[in-house]
Amino acid sequence: MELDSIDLAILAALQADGRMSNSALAEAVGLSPSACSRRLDHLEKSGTIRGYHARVSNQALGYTMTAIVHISLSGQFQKTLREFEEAVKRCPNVIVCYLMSGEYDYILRVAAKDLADYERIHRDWLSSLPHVVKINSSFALREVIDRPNVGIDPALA
Amino acid sequence: MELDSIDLAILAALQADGRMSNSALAEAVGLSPSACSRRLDHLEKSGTIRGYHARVSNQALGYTMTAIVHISLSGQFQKTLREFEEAVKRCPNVIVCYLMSGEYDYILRVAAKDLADYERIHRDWLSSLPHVVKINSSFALREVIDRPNVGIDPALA
DNA sequence: CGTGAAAGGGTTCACTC
DNA sequence: GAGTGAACCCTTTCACG
Repeated sequence: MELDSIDLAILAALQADGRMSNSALAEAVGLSPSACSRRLDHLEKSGTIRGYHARVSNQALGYTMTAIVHISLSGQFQKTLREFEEAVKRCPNVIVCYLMSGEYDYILRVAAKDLADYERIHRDWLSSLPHVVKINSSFALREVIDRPNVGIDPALA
Repeated sequence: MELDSIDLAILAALQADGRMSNSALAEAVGLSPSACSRRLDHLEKSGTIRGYHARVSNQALGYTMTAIVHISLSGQFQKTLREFEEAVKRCPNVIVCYLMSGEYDYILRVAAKDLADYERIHRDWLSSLPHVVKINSSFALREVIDRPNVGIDPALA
């Protein structure tokens, strides 16, 4: 979909405040509420906006640990990858999972409450995933940046 | 902050739909609108809810590439870390950055439009960050999981 | 925490340019 | 595509039980 500068301004505003009302949004981007509502409709239906989410403090939920897990499988056959991915999707502690190029096949971000919780997750989920031959866990000491999205260049919006 | 099962239900509902109205939320969790509004106020002011954000398709913005970058610095002195972090925060393409235990000091998730864009980011931002002695980039072939948050156990809510 | 009411906004039309 | 105006619906915020 083609995005003009008003669309980008709408996206930037809703990235910053996803609960902004349509009328406030309209004012922020310099449109009437009806025109703004029509634009927003397009952005949502075209999939440009994938959803709206409250960002909940992991800390408040008791998830104080973040692990980065590198995983290698025994081969890169379609069937192997598919079976692994179906299984990993069932683990609620896995927040992010990418299929990668390079030394490891997958990289995961895993949320755990504490070290004992991570040990459980490692045992019951990660090392029992199908086709896994190598797991390498490391732990985040501190979160330096965690943006909800790639930013929108203010020069374009 | 102590969270009871109604609080968790509110968080789960707003994770799923951050634009849900207060009255819809109240109905979803079985409260009156006024009581629900009071709870929500607490959750926001206590920092349990860190914000509301539209999730914008990186694809639609032209960011088709995701790189995972491992970085080592020349030492772990406070000053070294601080200077690195201040610099990395200025790069808009860095979506996530963790200070890590283990082989590398930092792990970054970087969004780029294409390989040429990544080359530019690598040259102008990453390799010119202060104190960097080792950079290892790998690229995501596919996004398997990308949840906005750690999920809330439905059994508790 | 729930109720109910008041006041103020928000959304969504049809219509016009 | 954009703006206007009006109808309708909803939200927020009280005081009170």
